[in-house]
Amino acid sequence: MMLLRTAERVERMLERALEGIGLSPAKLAVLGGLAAAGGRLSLGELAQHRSCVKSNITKLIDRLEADGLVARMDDPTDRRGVLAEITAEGRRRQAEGDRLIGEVEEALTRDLEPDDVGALRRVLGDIASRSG
Amino acid sequence: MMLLRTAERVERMLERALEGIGLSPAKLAVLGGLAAAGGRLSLGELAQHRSCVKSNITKLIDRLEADGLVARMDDPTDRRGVLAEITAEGRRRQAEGDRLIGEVEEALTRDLEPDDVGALRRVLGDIASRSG
DNA sequence: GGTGTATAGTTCACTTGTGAACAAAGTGCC
DNA sequence: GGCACTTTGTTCACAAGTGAACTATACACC
Repeated sequence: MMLLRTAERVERMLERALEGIGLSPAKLAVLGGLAAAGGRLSLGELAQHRSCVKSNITKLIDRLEADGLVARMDDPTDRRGVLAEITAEGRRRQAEGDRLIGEVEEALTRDLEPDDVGALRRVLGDIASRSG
Repeated sequence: MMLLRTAERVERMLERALEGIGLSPAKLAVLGGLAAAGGRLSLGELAQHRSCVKSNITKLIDRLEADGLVARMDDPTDRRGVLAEITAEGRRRQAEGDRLIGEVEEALTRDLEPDDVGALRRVLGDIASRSG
């Protein structure tokens, strides 16, 4: 399936684009989730947001914490829970990462026929609905 | 990018489909490459075929060899080289895997508008050419 | 023929992902 | 209150990928 090869290539482009600011697509997505949620989320909510498994979030947050971009804090309402809070530096990097991603997307979709873009969206949505 | 999410979902479907016969998409792709090449390829050629790094192929072949689906053999024309040769069981599994993948693709593209499929191919090709 | 450089695989350290097993804490029910 | 069940996050072992460092061989040229 050609879809998968194209997606791989796009993924690599995003990795290259983010390389300069020390972020990966995975890290940026977590920061984006936190920023969108107003600054903090539980690790479980992050796992849902990224639709991945909890152990993956544990290690991503480990690395983001080591980078100084998020901080773990106790959930005051549930002693089992752990909240991830984005730091000021995290917010800066997230904004910068989003800007870089936007540039890549813009470069990729520039000059595409609007009809084709519509068809692409429709077909992708269709496939996605079928793969659930 | 919606493309990436859709590709992830399709990838998961393929993993599920292959789970029953003990193959992963990566392993199947290697077996497919070997079968298409008539049975054997050097590890370097396999890395090119999968457009991945050599160390990745080293480990994939390790696992496939442990599974009894390929065998390493010396390259008679180059003492540095190592050839991977598909076994009889490897061929059987590869054929079965291809059949399963075909079923999934068929289910996903069934009832798609031919125009949309054409647009999809065109747009993906376009994006791919731009991401090189 | 020796020297220098390129190429083939392997190994190592790392990221991102999965799934299973586990401890600690919450929740329901009698 | 105490018991069973669920949920939360961590840890572990694994797959698949990257990139860098290394060994052994091949090749080219003087």
